[in-house]
Amino acid sequence: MQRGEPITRERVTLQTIADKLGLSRTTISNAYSRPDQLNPALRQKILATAKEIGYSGPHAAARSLRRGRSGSIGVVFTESLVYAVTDAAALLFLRGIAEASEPSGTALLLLPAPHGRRAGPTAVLDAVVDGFLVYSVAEDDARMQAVLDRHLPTVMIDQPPRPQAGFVGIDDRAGGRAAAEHLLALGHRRFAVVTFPLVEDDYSGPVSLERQAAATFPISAARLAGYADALRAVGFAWEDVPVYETPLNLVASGEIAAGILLDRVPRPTAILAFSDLLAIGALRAAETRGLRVPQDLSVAGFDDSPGAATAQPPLTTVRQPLLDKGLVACRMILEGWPQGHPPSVLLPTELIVRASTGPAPP
Amino acid sequence: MQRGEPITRERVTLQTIADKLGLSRTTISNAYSRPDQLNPALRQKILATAKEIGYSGPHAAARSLRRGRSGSIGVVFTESLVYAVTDAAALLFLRGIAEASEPSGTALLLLPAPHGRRAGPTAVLDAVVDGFLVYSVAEDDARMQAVLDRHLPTVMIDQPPRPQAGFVGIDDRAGGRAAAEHLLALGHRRFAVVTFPLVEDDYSGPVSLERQAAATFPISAARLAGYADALRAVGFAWEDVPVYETPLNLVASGEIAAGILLDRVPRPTAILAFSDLLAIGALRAAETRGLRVPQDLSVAGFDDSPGAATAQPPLTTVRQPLLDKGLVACRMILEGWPQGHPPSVLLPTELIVRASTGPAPP
DNA sequence: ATGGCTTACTGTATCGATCAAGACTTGATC
DNA sequence: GATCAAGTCTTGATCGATACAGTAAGCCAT
Repeated sequence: MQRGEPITRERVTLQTIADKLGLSRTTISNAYSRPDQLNPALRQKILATAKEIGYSGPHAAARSLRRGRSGSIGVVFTESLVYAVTDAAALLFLRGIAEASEPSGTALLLLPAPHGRRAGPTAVLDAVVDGFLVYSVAEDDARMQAVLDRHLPTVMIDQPPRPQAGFVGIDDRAGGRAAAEHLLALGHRRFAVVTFPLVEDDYSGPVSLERQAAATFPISAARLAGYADALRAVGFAWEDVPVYETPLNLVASGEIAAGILLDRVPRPTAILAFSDLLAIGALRAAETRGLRVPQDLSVAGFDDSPGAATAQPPLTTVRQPLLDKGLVACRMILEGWPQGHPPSVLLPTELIVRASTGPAPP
Repeated sequence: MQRGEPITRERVTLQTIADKLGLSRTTISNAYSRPDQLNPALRQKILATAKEIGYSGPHAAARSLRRGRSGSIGVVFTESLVYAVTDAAALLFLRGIAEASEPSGTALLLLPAPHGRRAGPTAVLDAVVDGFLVYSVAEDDARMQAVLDRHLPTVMIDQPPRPQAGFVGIDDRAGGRAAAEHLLALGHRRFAVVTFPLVEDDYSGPVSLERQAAATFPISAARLAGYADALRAVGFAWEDVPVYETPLNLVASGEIAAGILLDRVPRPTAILAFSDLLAIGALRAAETRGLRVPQDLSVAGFDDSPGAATAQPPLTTVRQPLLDKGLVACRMILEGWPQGHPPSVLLPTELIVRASTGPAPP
């Protein structure tokens, strides 16, 4: 990309106007940035001359350098930007950010992830921003390190808190517990769990207790712990519950995983899924096997993403406040943390009971 | 918002590292920006020292100033940013932009419109970007002038071309004409129109011919002209067609506007709406009044946005390639126009006939 | 007339890097 | 042994503005 300037025109700066009018650079600058500092008549004359010469106004980068602030916030998403502006959950989060940032006149810099997840950090390093919002980015993503290196105010959303950064998340453990308690109350005794990754090693398959204990994705660890809490509270053996891990959060992955779990003997009567997409996959697996939901099988999801209510049958799930996450995180960064310690907020979840769960079969 | 730096730490720049290691500023700079320009061993040493001291890496604004580019593109939307990340059409456009920009590692700066539409241009003036994409912003919006004043490469989408800016749009007039011709061919004679704003003044209500002529939103003017073309071509009096303007592109607005139009005597048999959302609102208004669509009333939308096909009944509409608009516009600005004249692209529209239109009632 | 206050403008230092050109080594080539 | 090229680092200029302190003039009150 090139400048649109005509080639014939000399570069025009504050100094150009100043020279032409026999004034100082500072006065021209004031005409733009501090109108109360000069005679209104002179100001008009300056602006008129500037327009005539074709001055573009104070250079944004120079201004930002000198002022030490830019009036914008960088946003880093898990996946590619294209995915982020497609995914309903990410968009709700983005909308929350916009609701908080717009009234303050702050712009949002959406950072690209050019080569899939392991994106080059260049764009993050070059981002002219006053802070970062980081949404569920893997710990070893190069962009993560780049963000931390910048030493700017940063808020992590749905990812492990860092001492130097703010944090906004949900109480995944409580959410998991709520889902499991609901199914227990319906009389279920034989559970199965479909998770997304516990450790970032692209493993796929049954999860041992050792692997559960070694989980590095905190969201996953918390949800599992929540399920376990509920079961143990009524004296059930969590260690007997089959857990199946899928590497991707896709309907197809959920279908495969749930299929394997449903083919076990004795068959589980309730499936706890880590997301609505995985849960919808489980519904498909059940349909394939001629199982009726919820008569033969209950399925509970997580997120209450837009597809949950319209699934067949509508999905019982744990709602998380996606919009609020963006809103709270953005406010947090706008307000800063003058007190010292970066703040940390856990937002509540809510169990939404729909038609995909019912009494355990006799 | 404040810097997250500990107060005790002195400001760290390239010079700090240079002094500590007895090297020159430039060498440290090269360690970051041109690794091939120095000994790899020295580079490692530099980076290690930088990390130890707590250097944040080259300052983005300073870098951008000196280099004369920022690696990001500013995006200005018609409405507020909050609206833009909510509206399906705007999002599709945004996705097109992302698809074009992401592979190049370019970031997107979404600019706010803080105080409603009459946004202060501050954010535009301070935007550290290499160019602007302007999506259907009113001619007299302060942000428009600000963008033009910046003299950066700019592409206008769905708004009047400017000699100095690129242009991407659709043939709104032809699209409007196609919708109206379709209804005429079905035998309709009594039309009504639901528009979104013609002039940026937050007016809501019936639209006079004078106001139509004074429309500053070119899209609106073109679509109205297209409807008028079709009607006049068969000898109909366009001036007798009631036109109702709503300030917001929302289902609820469409419902109100269509309700008022449907309560007229004689009742219109066909409603032409400026968007699918407004059209869906019209469907609701019809339902409320016990009117069957399409037997008693035909409704045609515009956009073919995601909800159109699943509306009840599925909506006849004018499809416009929203994603392509973003894609083409963004590519245009990334490639620039070295040849001189900024390019101009008109994308085609297509009438999609579904179940919301049918033969005029007898 | 003196001091104090306001208004209007100027001058210098500074924000933090990158660029272009130059200088000094070292090794290879004729 | 001189020349050249490549590799490595330095110097000085520059990107374009804003902050802060300072000066000069005008006005009012004492």
